[in-house]
Amino acid sequence: MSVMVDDDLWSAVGDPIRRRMLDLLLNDGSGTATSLSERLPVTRQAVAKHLVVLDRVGLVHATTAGREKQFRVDQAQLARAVAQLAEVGAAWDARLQRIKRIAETIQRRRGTTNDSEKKQ
Amino acid sequence: MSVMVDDDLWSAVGDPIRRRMLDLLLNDGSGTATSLSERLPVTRQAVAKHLVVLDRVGLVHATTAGREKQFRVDQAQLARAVAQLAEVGAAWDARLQRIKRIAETIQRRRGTTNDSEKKQ
DNA sequence: TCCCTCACGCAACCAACGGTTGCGCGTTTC
DNA sequence: GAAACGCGCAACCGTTGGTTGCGTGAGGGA
Repeated sequence: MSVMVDDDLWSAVGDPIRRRMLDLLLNDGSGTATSLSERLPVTRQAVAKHLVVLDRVGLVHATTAGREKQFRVDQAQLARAVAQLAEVGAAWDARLQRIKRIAETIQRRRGTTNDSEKKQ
Repeated sequence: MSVMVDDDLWSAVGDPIRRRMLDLLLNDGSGTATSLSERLPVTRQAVAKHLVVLDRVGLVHATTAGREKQFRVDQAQLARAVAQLAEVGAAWDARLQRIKRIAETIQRRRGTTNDSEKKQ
């Protein structure tokens, strides 16, 4: 019960801005704090802070070239994060289905023809 | 691209304490702020605040009985949240696999026998 | 070469959030 | 009726996501 989750990794992808950043980086292959901030509703500095967070949990890596600092996604680590999402989702899903089955069984045992709880 | 997500709903299940609360409520069927706080590493007041958040996004509903306030999970809404987790996970997963396939194709086209990037 | 621009990092500041303690109020219960 | 219980409200604190402002080092023309 209660799937084990790396809270740092989870909370890293928990932020909507960070998810959009990962989206952009995956689409473009790489990007800088400045280039990302141009396509996001926050300032460069805010983006830079998020990049620090993502870098700290290993979801992105940076390579400095001259005055630019290019970031790109670490696919392996993102795969791990995705796996955790799937894990939690699957655990809850299974439990919900179990509860639903039990509820239906009870209804059936009562011989009820009440159809007020068909789908969700 | 960039799966649509209800940010309020997502951030509601984003908090680790709130996930554990949902776990407990699902297991027990229902619970009060006090009963939950006894099994969590935070105070009753903190739990109460989280319950407000969960209630606001419709993940739980409360029924007051005397001096007690029983909370229980709204399965339908939780199912929606789970679906969103799955959606985001699937979107990223597909994108990662696409990137991986492209990378492998390039390697193959080069006739490379370099096995330094087999599995992650 | 010199200067201007660009990308970045650092610092200060602010609002929101998660958490705590303390207190008051209504409901049970003995 | 009084004690005990469950809850809500308010004040306070640290962290986090966001902003503005400024300094600095790398590039790219005149």
